[in-house]
Amino acid sequence: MNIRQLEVLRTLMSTGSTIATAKAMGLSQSGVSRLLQQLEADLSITLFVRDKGRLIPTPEAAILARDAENILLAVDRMSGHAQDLRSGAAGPEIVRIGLPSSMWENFAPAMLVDYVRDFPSVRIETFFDTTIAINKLVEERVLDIGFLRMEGEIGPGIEVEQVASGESVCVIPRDHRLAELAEISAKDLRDVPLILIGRQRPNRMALDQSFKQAGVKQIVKIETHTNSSACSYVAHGLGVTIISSFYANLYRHLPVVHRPFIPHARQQFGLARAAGVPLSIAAQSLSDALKRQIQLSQKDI
Amino acid sequence: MNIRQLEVLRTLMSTGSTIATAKAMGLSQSGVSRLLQQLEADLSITLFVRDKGRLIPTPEAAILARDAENILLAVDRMSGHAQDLRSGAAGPEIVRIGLPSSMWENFAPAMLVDYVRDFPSVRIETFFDTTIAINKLVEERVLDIGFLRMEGEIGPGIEVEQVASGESVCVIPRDHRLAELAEISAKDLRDVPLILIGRQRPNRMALDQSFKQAGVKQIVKIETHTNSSACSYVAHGLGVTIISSFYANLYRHLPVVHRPFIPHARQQFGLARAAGVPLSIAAQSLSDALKRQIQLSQKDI
DNA sequence: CGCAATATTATGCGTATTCGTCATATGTTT
DNA sequence: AAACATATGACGAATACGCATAATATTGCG
Repeated sequence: MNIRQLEVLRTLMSTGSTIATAKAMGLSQSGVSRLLQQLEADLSITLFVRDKGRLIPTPEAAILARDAENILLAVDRMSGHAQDLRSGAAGPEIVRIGLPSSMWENFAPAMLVDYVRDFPSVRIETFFDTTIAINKLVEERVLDIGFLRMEGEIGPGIEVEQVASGESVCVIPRDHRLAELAEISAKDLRDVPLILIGRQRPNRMALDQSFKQAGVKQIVKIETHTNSSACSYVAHGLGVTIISSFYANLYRHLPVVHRPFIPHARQQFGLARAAGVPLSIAAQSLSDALKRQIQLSQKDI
Repeated sequence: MNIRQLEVLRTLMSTGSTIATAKAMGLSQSGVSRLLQQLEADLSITLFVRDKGRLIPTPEAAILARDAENILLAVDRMSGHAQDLRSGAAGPEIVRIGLPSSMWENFAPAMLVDYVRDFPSVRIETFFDTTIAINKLVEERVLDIGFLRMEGEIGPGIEVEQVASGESVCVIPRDHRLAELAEISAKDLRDVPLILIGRQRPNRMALDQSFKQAGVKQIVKIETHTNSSACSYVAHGLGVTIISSFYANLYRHLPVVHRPFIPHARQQFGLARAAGVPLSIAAQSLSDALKRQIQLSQKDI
């Protein structure tokens, strides 16, 4: 599959004939015919019915033309960005830190209260995002430091220091029948509405696998991308979720309980920064402040 | 530009070397080297600095790798759809909605409680992100609907229905001296620590301009990207922030007050969806549930 | 109505370009 | 010195595409 083929699909859906498409794209008619054939072969899908010397789009073509349009839009966007970068578009020291969304409410401010006093001339920029995004932002040197979950490949451009750990727990509304159990496994969750995060990521795949092995079909009501929203949904009775105790501890004030999820799984959390880049004093101190606040947040009640 | 080049860029950003990339992609190292060169030539941008026999990504590479990732995701989606069409597979209907991060705690769950009951077979996927990201995700048809702030260019691929509005307010700790004022202007904020969001976006630039015209230097202590974190910083005494009353109303439970910020400015918020695409019944109902919850959230106490 | 003109798609054939590998040169790090 | 890294010359295979043409369908005109 290539971009030219997608352009043909898009234009053909619009013009209705290979000749008009060829003219619009500055190709020959036979070139268009071939590109269409190649795309159909690549996808193993008939996109146009050949009827009386005419091309009639199939329903499949309509669906996939949307996807093709999405790809071409993304390509245009990238070209536009490259153009911007070619044509080219400083201040107080800014220290940038990435944290999971779950940490904005109390964790981040508590971390910053003393820090701001100690570093009055430093401007802080906070990003609340997913582990994947933070990983990337650190790697790309957008962030000086980032707190993230250590899983899968970290990449050579990042150094991570482990600063916390957790275990998988099932977060349950306080008044739910499952709250009476000492621990939860997949079979306890048969027919229970689930709120799950991290689709297609290693830990989620392991979780999906444990359900499969227990022969339990997941009833996923909500897919979301932050631990915080998952906990909030649980607190509102929308279902139960399975996340790391590290995050669950940040939400102790909600009317939920958490129970170890079987099979046991542990998670490691680390502080990431770009490899080979020494932190400034301000950034290092923010890093230290983060570590202190983490210890506070994970203390037993 | 072709898809293989983009895969190289993506993998190279991840692995850091042409050899590892070649291995991961099943190519030769020289093939990778060439594809990278071709991409650089096609874009007329240096993506990697060649330093001591190593490839060091430029800031430009970081930006464009994101674009490349979007393209490749769209390609994967198309391939997945083709696969589904070939095998005739279908799954539960998934409705995807994008909301600002500020809405995860109480707004989103409240919105979903009744909805989940009414649509038991629908799976919901929630994304909490910035207006910019939501705009993009709707445009790319990743999201069915997205709640966003209407500002600047919306784009030809999106239809937006206005569903809420707000005015600029200054959010102040309840025990702060500024809380006694009926309204706040830039000159009231001389030497006051500021927590600001939305750097380089139109509304932020207007705010920066009002400070400049008042001859007041901004003492920005914290830059952040979500209204929620800004309000939380304010509640912890880290400074004051200027945001839309729409968001401030979501944080009434914090020990803060808000006062109109002079010069008056209003913001519009809308519900976005891809142009020309009719919503499914499930998506339309979720859209209606969102509107209802918005009205509830903006009621006067 | 019949026929010529026009429109449409697909395919044979040939040429130019692109893609990718092998082999190798050069430089850096362990 | 060995291992690791990137770039490039040379070459062959594969791909992209145009010209010319065949086959079929539709339209316009006498």
